[in-house]
Amino acid sequence: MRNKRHSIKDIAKTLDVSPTTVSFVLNGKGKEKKISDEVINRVLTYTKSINYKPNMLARSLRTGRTKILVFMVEDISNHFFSKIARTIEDIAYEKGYRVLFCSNENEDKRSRDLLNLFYERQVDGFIIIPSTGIRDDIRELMKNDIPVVLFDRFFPDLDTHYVVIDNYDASRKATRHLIDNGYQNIAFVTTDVQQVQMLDRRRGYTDAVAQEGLQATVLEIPFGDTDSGSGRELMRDFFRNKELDAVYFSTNYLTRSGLEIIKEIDEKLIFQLGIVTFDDNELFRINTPTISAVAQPMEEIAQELMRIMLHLLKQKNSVEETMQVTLSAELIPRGSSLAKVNV
Amino acid sequence: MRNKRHSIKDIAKTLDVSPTTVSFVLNGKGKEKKISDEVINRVLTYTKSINYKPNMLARSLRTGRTKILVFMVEDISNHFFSKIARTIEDIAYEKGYRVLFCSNENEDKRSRDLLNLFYERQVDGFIIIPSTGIRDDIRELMKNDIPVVLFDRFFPDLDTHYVVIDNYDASRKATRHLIDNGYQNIAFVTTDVQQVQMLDRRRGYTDAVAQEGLQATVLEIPFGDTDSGSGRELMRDFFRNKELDAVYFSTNYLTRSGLEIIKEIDEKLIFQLGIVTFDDNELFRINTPTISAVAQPMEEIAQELMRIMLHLLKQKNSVEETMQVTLSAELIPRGSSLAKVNV
DNA sequence: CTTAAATAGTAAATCGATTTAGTAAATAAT
DNA sequence: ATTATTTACTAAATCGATTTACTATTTAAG
Repeated sequence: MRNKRHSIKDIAKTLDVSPTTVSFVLNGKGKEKKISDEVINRVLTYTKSINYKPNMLARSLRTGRTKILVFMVEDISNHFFSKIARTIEDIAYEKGYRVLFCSNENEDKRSRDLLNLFYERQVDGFIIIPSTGIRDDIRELMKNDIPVVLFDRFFPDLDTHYVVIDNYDASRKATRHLIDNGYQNIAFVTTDVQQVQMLDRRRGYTDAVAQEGLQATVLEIPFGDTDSGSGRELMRDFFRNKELDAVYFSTNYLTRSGLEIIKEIDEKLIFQLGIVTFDDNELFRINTPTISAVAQPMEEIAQELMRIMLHLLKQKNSVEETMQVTLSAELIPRGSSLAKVNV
Repeated sequence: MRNKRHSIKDIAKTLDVSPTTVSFVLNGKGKEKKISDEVINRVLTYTKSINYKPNMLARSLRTGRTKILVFMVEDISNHFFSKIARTIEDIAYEKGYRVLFCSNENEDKRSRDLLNLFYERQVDGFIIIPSTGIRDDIRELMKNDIPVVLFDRFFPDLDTHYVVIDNYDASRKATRHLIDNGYQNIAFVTTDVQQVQMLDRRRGYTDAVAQEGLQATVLEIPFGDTDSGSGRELMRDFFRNKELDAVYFSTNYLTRSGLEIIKEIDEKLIFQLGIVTFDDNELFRINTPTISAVAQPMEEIAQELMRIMLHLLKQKNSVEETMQVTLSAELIPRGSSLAKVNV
């Protein structure tokens, strides 16, 4: 009745060979270790017949490698993150690594819990979008020689490997695009989170408008309030009361609710405003009107992340230079932000 | 420079006590095992000072328990699933279990890969929405005495623990609701996936209309095509060409695209049709008009799942009866499906 | 015919914790 | 003064794999 998990020792006993032999065969080292074809076959046939699955805990304990990577983002259901996740998973899979995904929901406690959980379980590496307060936890990981690569943002005062995009430049181009198309009163809607990537986007915007002598109008939505009442109220008031002819959203979830609100205020308003958003999304391509977007090179980001990670996984404990990559994002102009229509 | 992970042996050596002692103290068994307060303190202070984190692989290998549960659904970004995930995580956390989430995207291969990955790593239990073809893999797990609880759907010919809702009854009530409000040409939009829960919903619908002598009109969208072109085309044609006064969607992602398409066809159409959807969602509460929905008792589902899981985790290898729970879902009537307005 | 090399394996240590079955010394009971 | 008990620990086995360092036998070389 009982159906215990099989171990190499059990297998060795039934086949009347040593555990060593079984291990060699199962690891494909049979030939190399001069095990006879007959024994190789017996082991292979038997283990297949009982559907033997090795105990990875034991293997990892011995080898020191779990062949597991962790990919931690703010919210795995966000299109931008899940797209990157997919590419990473594919690359990792080919190299024999599995990837576990998790969301920290931009909470430090959750981030810390997750880092701990996986650190204790000896995962081989972390690819992380860090929440603001976990700088020290990241440093701790690095001190313990665990490969860590950050992306989307980083800590200016911590020397880490990372992959980011040039947010300042992209933001500047996006703003310029609106200006070049005749918009004069361009608002910037962003979150109140003080993270490099957001600050850079903001600077890109303010510098671009300042250069043309235009006024900067910034609306900060408290993080997490985007979909709830208070954030929506803020936006509603903002769009109603300010004299705007264009809006530039700093991130895709703000755009999502922003568009809804603009439509609510006045069905026609959305056709009159110049609109640009950070982070592209199918939604913006099929929306009426289509929305211009700053598209991050997701494929490339994923590839760079894995390039660095695999490199780190290879050379255990070498204290070499940190690898910091800045990619550039592309503006995809679409209907909403093209030449201003004067009403 | 090197910063090796600390082991209990290292700690024992530095403190000049035995590994046994360190282990006892760290597991809070110091008092019970008559370790002196002085030693207890030394161990605790030192381990804290070096920020010691136990190697869970080693612990799990020894104890046979990883204290990890796996929660596998179709798509973790779906609101219905992620809500349940959250509740499960909270209950599990309190009992000392961590939960890993993953999406199988309703693909058998992916399901299998994930089950294998976690089985090999000795997780303690699985809570699963199974994709169609993994019946045998589930059975394999059960044969190996791994606690498995299914939900949302199950295999009629496999005796498993599960928690589902009474889809037939809920679907019947939803259809009756439309009928009672004067709708006569009620369409049912569903997927082509042949799974119990979907078939039950369908039967609930067909039985309800049949009872009133009304005609059943069913549209099947190929799974996965919901958001892509072909699925949308199907729906568009359907809504355009059929003489309908009401639509009942069998699942929330169908509703999502369905609503978009209805709006696309004619802005007013959405106010004229009676609409009911399976699976509630904030979206339906704030949509204009608000949409009636069959709401599954998510909190209760999560609690039942964990009640069963914790029960299974407690009594290792007892071959008792399977626990099968059927909860009932509630219809939340909202604007869209109330008394038919004759135009 | 002897020695070297190749073949076909195996014994035992190891990874880092837990846990059972001890032991030596101090204290209490008789 | 002797035995029993309690205190305060520790040695060693164990979980299931991997891996290093052997050994015994057969074949090949000189």
